[in-house]
Amino acid sequence: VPVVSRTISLLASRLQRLADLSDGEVRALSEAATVTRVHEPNEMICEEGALSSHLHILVSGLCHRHKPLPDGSRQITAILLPGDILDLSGFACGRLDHSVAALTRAHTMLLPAAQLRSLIERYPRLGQALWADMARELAIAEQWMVGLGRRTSYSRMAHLLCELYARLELVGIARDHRCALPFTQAELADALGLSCVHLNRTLQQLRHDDLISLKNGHLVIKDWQGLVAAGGFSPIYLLPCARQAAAVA
Amino acid sequence: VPVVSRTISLLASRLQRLADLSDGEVRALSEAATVTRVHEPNEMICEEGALSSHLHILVSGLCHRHKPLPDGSRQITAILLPGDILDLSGFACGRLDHSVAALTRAHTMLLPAAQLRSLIERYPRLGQALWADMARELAIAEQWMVGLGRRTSYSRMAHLLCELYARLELVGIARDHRCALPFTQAELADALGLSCVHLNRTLQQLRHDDLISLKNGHLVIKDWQGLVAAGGFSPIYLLPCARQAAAVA
DNA sequence: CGAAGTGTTGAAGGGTTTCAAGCATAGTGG
DNA sequence: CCACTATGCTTGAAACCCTTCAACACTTCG
Repeated sequence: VPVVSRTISLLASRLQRLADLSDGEVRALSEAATVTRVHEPNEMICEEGALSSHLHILVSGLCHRHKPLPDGSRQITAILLPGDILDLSGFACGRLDHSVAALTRAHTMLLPAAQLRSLIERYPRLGQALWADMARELAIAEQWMVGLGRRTSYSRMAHLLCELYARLELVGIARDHRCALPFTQAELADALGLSCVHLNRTLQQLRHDDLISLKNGHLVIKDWQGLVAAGGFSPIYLLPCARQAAAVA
Repeated sequence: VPVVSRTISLLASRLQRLADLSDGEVRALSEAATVTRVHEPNEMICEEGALSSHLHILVSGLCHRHKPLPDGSRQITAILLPGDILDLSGFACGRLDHSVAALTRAHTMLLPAAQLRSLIERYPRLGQALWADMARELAIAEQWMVGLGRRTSYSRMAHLLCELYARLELVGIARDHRCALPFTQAELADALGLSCVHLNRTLQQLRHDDLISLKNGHLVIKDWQGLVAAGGFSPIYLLPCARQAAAVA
């Protein structure tokens, strides 16, 4: 399937930039992940606390990590795009402490954990790359904490849209400041720590200020500079930095 | 210095639980980190964007990671205790994208990055352990996101106190539901995304409900069960899980 | 003693949530 | 083809949480 090989090359190119992988290492990784699975919207892909024997690589569609609360509400803690690994932290520490669910219809590839472990043993660079990828996840999480704690709902929303567009562009799904963004307003609200109603009003304000247009799951950023300024967005934290890592070593 | 060896053994025992390290591996790590440094309160230890050639291991005192905002406010994204590595993500991906500062007078040990790299090459388990430690950081960050996004200030505060006490107990600094907690209310506010004034009132409410007492930098948890319930706290995410990781491998 | 930093309190204002209702669209079955 | 339902988006109004501004008390320290 062409989509699959394209995705694996997405992941591979990111890892390559992260840790200077050779072609052999990339090929080994892409050969290890073979089985593909389809998930319907809102389907649970990884259960919290589960001890999975396979890693999931997202091929197409969107997923999110979230934590439910006793009162029925929930917080989305990450949004995952094609090329992302859904349950890397579960692999790293042996236990996954959040659930991962599909936002849209999604395709994943399975990578046997045991096989990945032996691959890493053979190619230590691969382990470094995956570790660096997790550092990127942490950097994104830090930005979310800043937003949730200290940014206005308006600014927070702008920042999230910047981040999502930048990441989508990096994986080649978006360009010209347009992209598919098939979120429910309730889902956006759960990501931003807002109520559904207030998110709607904030969105209208962004539209009114002519920064974006968002309808039918399609986002158009009319004023990128304006949106960046509103969100206080700076894309450095999303970019890999292999050379610097190499310089240290 | 006895404090130093105690700390290294703290870190070592955590890593050991994380990835089943042998004594030789632990000894190699502790021999690599030798130089000690002292930092005064509010001193910057790691600068954002810096490309440091050394990792910092916290020996004594408390530190925090934070991100400043253009309007002068800031968000604290992590609190670091003895035995924690201050700039692990900088090592993993080659660039640190947050500043680390001392909260109290603090001692750190320096670990040359190049040396650690070669150590990891020789002892792959060590790399796994550090990677797992970073997964723990991510798990903590996720809990903070949930709190900042969806929990009441009251509940959020309770959760943070539970987390800090649990972590302090794990490194042997706290017991009997008492510990030193030398935070300024302004610092707690910056960690919880609250204003200074509101934090003060929330704290009073916790005191009024007889859950805690906190003065002069000393915390006493009068009703642990009550505090856990108020914060919706569950300590699983703080505990290492080597056996499960091993089971997968 | 004065200065600076920290903790505390009151009151006003604004940002958000909640509740409630109305509207649009798409899918379903009669 | 048309109710009919379900889901998601939108809007209004009241209540509440939280911030801001301001002032004061307490402590430490030079």
